[in-house]
Amino acid sequence: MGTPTLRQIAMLELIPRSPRKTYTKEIKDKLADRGFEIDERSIQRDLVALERTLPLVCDSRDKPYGWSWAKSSEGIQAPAMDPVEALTLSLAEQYLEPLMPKASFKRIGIFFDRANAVLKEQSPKLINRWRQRVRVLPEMLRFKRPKINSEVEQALYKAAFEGLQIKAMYRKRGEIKSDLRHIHPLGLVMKGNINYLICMMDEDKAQPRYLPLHRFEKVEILKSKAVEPKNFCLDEFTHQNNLSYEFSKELYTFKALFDHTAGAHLVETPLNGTQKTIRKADGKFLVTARMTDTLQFEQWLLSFGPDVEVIAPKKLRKKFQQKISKMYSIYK
Amino acid sequence: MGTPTLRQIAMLELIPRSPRKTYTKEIKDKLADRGFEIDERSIQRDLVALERTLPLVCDSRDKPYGWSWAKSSEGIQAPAMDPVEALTLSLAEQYLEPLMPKASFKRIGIFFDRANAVLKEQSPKLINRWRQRVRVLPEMLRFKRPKINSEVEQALYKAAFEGLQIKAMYRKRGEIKSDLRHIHPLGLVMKGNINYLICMMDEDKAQPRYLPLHRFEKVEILKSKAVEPKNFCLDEFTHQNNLSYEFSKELYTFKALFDHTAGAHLVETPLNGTQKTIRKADGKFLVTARMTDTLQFEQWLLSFGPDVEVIAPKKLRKKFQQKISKMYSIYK
DNA sequence: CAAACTACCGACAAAATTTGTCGTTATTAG
DNA sequence: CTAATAACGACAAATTTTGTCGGTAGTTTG
Repeated sequence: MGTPTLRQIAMLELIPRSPRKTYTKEIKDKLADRGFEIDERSIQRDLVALERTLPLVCDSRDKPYGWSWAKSSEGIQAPAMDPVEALTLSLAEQYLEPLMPKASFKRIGIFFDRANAVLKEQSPKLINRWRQRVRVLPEMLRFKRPKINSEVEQALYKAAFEGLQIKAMYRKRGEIKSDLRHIHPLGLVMKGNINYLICMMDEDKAQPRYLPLHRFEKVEILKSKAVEPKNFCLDEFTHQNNLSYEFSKELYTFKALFDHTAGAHLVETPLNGTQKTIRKADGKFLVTARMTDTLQFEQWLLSFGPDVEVIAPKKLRKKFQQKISKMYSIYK
Repeated sequence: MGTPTLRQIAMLELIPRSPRKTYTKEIKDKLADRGFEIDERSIQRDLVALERTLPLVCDSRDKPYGWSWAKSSEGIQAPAMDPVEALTLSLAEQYLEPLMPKASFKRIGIFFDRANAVLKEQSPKLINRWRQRVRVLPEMLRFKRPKINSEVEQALYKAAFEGLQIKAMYRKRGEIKSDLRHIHPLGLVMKGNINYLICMMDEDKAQPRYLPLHRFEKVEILKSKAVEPKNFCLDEFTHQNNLSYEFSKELYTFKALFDHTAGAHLVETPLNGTQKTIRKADGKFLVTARMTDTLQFEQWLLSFGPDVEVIAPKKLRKKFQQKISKMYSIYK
């Protein structure tokens, strides 16, 4: 006998948000684990007492009553969120909103709601100001996000997380109709706007493939565990399938002449730690760095157009010459 | 007299995390606001009682004792985080880590810690699996982040948030020594790895400027409010200063011929809602869309090299021709 | 259809805790 | 030194908590 407050707090921490629920028995056991020996009757009484004030709901349709926190209630949060934390979360929200899978983002909306509530309470004027005064600008073009049914999305996440087989309707690229497939999920890769399910199909022999989530139309999670090829390694897979854009893991020494503006930018945000920059008399910058061979890097260089001249490695310079002649002939 | 538990929970929600603190008087008042009329003595007793079990700390060096939650304590969190929520947060962490200002990211680390704790507890095996099986791949090259002192960073945020003037040591681009400046912060813009303080200096006349945070070396926040030009609008400013890369707000009709691979990708993640795609006999795609005139879009097109041919608008095609001739002559 | 079970709930009295009050003590400020 | 502030100890009365037990309602089982 002893500490009602602590026990009740512990109890509240055990109750999930609706629609999940918990039961007195379960609570009793878990409380016992945490050192609170109490009989069920008291738990019942506590629940009823707290329900009067807190947004708890009791599902009394079936007999072991099911207890949960109301759907979108804020619950209890201690310590108090301090304004800087709240601000940071509100900033994080701006970063995440365009990036994250929509279904996921909604799941954690309550955190951002709470942060915004704190801001509003603590400094209702400032929050408005902040919204007007802070922008997270896209670093690159923002494409439209492929449409995806969020139930399907959630189901695929769940299957990938728990490593369960699925049956799914999947639509091949370019096709309109979807086929029923039996799939063993292995992992997820999220790249820009597109998320891929890495998986094996029945017909595959030890060679996994990656399927964009938005081509799934229906998913049913099965009971049986997904079968994985032995020694499966996700990083290796993404590398082999060019999901990570790496041509090879090998490093080469890159050397190029950058125009004044582009070069000055590179001085402040170097490619990596190995970068060295020399300022030439004509204002141009000679940049040297050890780089991995990736498609992205090539594209990035290409996007500078005439503001950069690749010097080394020879192979890359040659590739550029070829590409540019081709372009030249197109527009000629 | 009545409900010790609810009152104590409310009290715990009022206590901030160290190093901020609160005092019995303050607690009494705030509790009274929430309908708990209680005398200070009881609050003292409650605090001491709870301190024995919860990670509360009491700073008893000065006389109104200051109470707070221990620095990195998890505090109380109800409802229980469900595994999907936890998973989502852990995913959000992966998205945010490379994007967010480091100082900010640390501030909310506790949220991710909690999520990871939940995952570990609920499914210690699965969490490992998840870590091995999910990757957020960078959509673009990742540059090194400019170094910045996190105290300076925090101070600048704070000043921008609260709209207070600052005195700061600022280093001009390319220079080694920094000068003392008197600055009126107006806002923040975060673009990729670089964050800018939008501000006015004393010598400026109604024309704000943007300064990268990493060039600040020391910041002192002053008491006086920042003076803002009237009708200041951040979006307008970023637009005018090419921070948002927009050449103009006007739309044009864009038309180009994309190579098979690039085109197929565009079908699934369209540029925007206006995009129309026609598949040509040779496998190429003719893509049409209404676009705003941005540098980013041009660079993006350029990065395809010979895999795209710009057709309209004429102006853009001409620009491409020019750029490409220039490139051609460089590598010739 | 009755018996066995389960889970909720009301009642009760003993035990324990909470609460307001008041006086004492320690420290700080004027 | 005096006044003021805040913490703290003590105490009795008020209130709450707790385990137990028996009743009831609904469900399952033989």
